[in-house]
Amino acid sequence: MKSEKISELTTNRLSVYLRCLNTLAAAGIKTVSSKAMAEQFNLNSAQIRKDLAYFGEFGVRGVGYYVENLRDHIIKILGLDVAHRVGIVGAGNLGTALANYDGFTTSNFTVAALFDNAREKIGERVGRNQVMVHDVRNLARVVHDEEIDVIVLSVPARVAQKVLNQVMSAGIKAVLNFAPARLQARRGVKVKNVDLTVALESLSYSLARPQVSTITNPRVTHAYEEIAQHDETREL
Amino acid sequence: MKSEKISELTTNRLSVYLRCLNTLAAAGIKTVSSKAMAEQFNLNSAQIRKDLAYFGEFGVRGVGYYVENLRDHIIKILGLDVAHRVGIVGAGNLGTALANYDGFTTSNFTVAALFDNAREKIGERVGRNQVMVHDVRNLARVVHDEEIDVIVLSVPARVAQKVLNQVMSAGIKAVLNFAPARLQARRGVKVKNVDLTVALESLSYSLARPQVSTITNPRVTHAYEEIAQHDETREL
DNA sequence: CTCTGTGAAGTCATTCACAGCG
DNA sequence: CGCTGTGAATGACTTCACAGAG
Repeated sequence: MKSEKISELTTNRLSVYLRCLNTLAAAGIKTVSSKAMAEQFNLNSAQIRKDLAYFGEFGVRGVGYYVENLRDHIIKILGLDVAHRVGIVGAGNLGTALANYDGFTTSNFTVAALFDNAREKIGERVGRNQVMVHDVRNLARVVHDEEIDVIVLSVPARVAQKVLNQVMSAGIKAVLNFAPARLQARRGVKVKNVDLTVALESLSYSLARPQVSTITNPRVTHAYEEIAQHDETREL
Repeated sequence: MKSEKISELTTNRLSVYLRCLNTLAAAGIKTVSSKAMAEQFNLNSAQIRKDLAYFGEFGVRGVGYYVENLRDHIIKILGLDVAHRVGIVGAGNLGTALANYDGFTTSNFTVAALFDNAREKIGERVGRNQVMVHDVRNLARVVHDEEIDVIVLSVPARVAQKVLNQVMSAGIKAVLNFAPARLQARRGVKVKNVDLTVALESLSYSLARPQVSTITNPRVTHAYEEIAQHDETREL
């Protein structure tokens, strides 16, 4: 257990490990070694051990890790033991799709509000979960009233920075940005970007230059991946 | 100009540079130095030069790069000069939202088909673009008929691997996966993952452990980011 | 004897810093 | 001069390999 600062690659992988453990727990498996887990989910066992060791000594030598126990530890580490409330700015196609997304629930996130500036959308309740669409001008108030601590941006790129500024002024410290825009955040505010354009264009590159050996198990970078999910009911 | 193999981080950044250049071109700017571009879009100038130098000597010493010229080069490099046709498997919330996504167009991608297994969806045309929903069992045929070369997976995690296998059997070499699952691809097939769960849980970590200096400009990893987009009409 | 936790080594990516072209 | 292209330096991340705990 060191007290170095933790890289984002590590926290991304912790999320992956959590999924793996959920899968194992669902299969009734009580204990797992880093090697077994690495093989099953194609990860690297040393990396698993190292990532975990940043936060404590959770394993038992000669045995491995207790699945439930490690799962609980990772939930704590990632702060998933406390409920998070999400606001989505931009009630377009993607925004409303996200408002219906069940995957949030599993990680202790609830979509509490949508925001838009289109008169005809404001005041409506949308989707299965009947989330209310608020006027984006009331963002700060609703964030406060609804105790929202995470904002998802699904707005056009040209307004993304302006909206982010408003979001930061409302005291939000965590933002998931879907707008294809390089945003400037003030320090203390974490912005994670999910950029479809970059993903697609990079795929296009791989089509343009077929490599003999396109790697099968890419590094778990950029916030992603897994082999099987415990929550199988989710539908995107 | 070397002939090393190019890292995915580099191709992701090329996509970002392309956006920047589009912005500059739209502003009527003819020529730009790596330093100016780095400052405007908060990138590192040495990295821009190095990334570009993998593919050729596009710059002019003492001047910089010609915006239009460099733009065209990157389009070629990324293979965006040839049209791509996209099939989306999973006509749920996210799948249909993506079918309506205008951002595809800018990068020379067209959504040619949706696939699902739900009887009531098959045969329908959905969204603004009236994309036809096909029976997923006919995937190979439709991929061939519609000349689809990129598949987007927006299916539940438990079926993602099975669907991917089918997709690979149909000869697809490029896949964008939204399912929270660690997929195994055969070599020569490129799978890019976009995992909302990982992104959110990693955000949760940053809320749980507020750093004094949460970094403002994270490395452009994991397929993302930008400051201003030339195509401002897109609505998610 | 198994498997963790971890220094040390190895690999890959970013940034520096400058020779030399225009 | 200014700015590119690039080796060399630095830094970050991953993997190896093993001492030692259980």
